[in-house]
Amino acid sequence: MAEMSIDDVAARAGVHRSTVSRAFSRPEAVNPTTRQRILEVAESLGYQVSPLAQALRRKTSNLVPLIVPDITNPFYGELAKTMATAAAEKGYQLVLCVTGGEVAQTNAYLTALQGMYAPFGIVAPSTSVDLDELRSVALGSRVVVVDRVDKAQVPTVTVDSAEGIALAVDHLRGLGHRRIAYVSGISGTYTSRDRLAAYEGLAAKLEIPAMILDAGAGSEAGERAAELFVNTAYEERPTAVIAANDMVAFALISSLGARGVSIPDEVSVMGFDGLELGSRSNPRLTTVRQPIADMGAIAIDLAEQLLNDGEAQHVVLAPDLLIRASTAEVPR
Amino acid sequence: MAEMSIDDVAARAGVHRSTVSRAFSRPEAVNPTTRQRILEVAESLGYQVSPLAQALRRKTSNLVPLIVPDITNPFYGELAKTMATAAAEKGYQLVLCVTGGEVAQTNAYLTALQGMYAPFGIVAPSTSVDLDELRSVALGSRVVVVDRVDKAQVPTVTVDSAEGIALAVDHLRGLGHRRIAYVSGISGTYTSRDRLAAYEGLAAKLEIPAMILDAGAGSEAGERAAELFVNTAYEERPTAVIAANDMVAFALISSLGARGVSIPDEVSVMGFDGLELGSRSNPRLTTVRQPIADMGAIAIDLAEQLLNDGEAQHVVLAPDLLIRASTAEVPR
DNA sequence: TTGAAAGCGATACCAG
DNA sequence: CTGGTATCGCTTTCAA
Repeated sequence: MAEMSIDDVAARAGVHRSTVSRAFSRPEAVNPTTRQRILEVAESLGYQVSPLAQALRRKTSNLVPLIVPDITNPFYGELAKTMATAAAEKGYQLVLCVTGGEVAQTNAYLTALQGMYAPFGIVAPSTSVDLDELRSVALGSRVVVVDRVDKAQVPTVTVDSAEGIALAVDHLRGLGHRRIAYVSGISGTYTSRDRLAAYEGLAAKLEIPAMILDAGAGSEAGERAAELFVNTAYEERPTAVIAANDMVAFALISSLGARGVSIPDEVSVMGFDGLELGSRSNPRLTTVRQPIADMGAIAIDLAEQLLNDGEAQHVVLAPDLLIRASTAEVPR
Repeated sequence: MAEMSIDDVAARAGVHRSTVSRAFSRPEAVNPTTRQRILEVAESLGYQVSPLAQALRRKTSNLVPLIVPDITNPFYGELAKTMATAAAEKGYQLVLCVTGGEVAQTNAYLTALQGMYAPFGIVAPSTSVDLDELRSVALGSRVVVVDRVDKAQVPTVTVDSAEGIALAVDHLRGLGHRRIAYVSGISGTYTSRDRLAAYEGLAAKLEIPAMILDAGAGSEAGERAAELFVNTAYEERPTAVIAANDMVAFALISSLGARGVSIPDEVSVMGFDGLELGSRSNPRLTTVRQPIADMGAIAIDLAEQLLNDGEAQHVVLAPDLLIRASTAEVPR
């Protein structure tokens, strides 16, 4: 099945290429009979329009870059999945770009895809990406940002951190907890910063002590927090801890477990994200769920709106609670 | 910064487009002085060759599709990550395609990327993909398969299941275990089939009873196996179980935990994959590690060899053991 | 070493 | 409604 071009179809159908072109891109502008014939010929020849040639001529393609720092993190995996679906429904092809958190990579991908006439891009920024710098690179002004606080002139979709933290704290207080600590993830991440601020604000408001077990990135955060926990006198230990995100919660539980601390008997642990994985952890993770699927679809919508109206909207979604097995009544 | 074309550079540098083209693609074929000037002009103009136009003309691009059933699964996430790196090092752009395990999707992606002149593709096939059918679609004959048994005429890179299972069983027997069960994952998956066969073969050889807690896909497998476990009389229960892959192991541990079974005190559990995540689980997962990073790099190499020599090589890699905390001496 | 010209596969505007 | 023509941005003989 050699590659068929538009001219092959045209010849076989006895019409001009431009007619074939129309038969595909503006069907109503061509005589039904002719169109029918063209379509049949195309079908029988196994013809497909060349997206490359099409993009070159139209100066716009259906390639949409999704830029994430680390696809190994299930959060981005879930995001990518829903995004791919949402994109496909609108005829876009998602191109996943993994940056390792490096700004240079982000920019490189953006310019590369600009060169491929990507109509817009979605970025789930890591710590270091500066939104304003983003705008300076090609395609940078046609980007929507996911999971990151707004402020900038770029459309964003995020989840309400304050609401999420409030949900978590309420749940915990309902179980009798009063000493509720917080473990931050990568401290430079905007969402974790945001969530941390929400926690501090709420603690102040409720007049409960803010206990922050801050730490480095990834599993280290959990490790260090666990260390701190066991080195704290019994009566001063928090009875519950909220992790900045599910992955940190997993790491924390793991480290706590390795030190013989049992969850939720000795301490309750909550996450934030609502990863599918939380239903397969030990114990199953109680967490604040972000509506990841909605985020994906909305991001695509926002992008299209940006193209049409030039409007940079900010959508902030409401999280909800996923109560599973990592939280329990405060031990007495 | 409007888009600059090759002609803009040519005009500004006072040469013909063809010379500019050469300056980039065959630098040695152009006068050093001229080249220097062209490069400077290009630089100052912010010119970049259009990959689209280039691909259209050359009939080959640098886009490489990686086709996975489910990017939510960290195994594919890790694969994608190493693959992206390996690809980038050779100047390719990885395009991640998520199929949800559907053959139609796989074929659709393959043809779409064929249309973009992808030089080859990498597929991590789900259950249902038929390698021979694969070859019939466009690009299908320039595909390398990862994590799937060979047989077919397609290059493959896999890990030695028998060796992996042997590693696991040895480890467990060394800890005194004799009743070692096996939990299969999605039973249609080739690797899990392969691993299951390896387990059965080894059990027969060692004359230990083969206890197969087979079950459905994903978390159900763990759930059902756990159910079966607790419904078995104490003295007949396996003292250790090997899961077809890490995700099944996590699910199993989770379900066992939910039923009050403690690991590794009451039963040892091993995984197979060596996911990073296993170091953050509770307890940390003892597992057979696949050299995922190598698999990525090798897959790209195999693809390039396939293009050059037309040779479809099969590489099978050796797994190793990652001893963490989910296995312990048999309780007595 | 460089320039000229043809063409990759499509689209879009202009006539008819 | 259909055909002709120019063009998107680049590569690649072929001559000079």
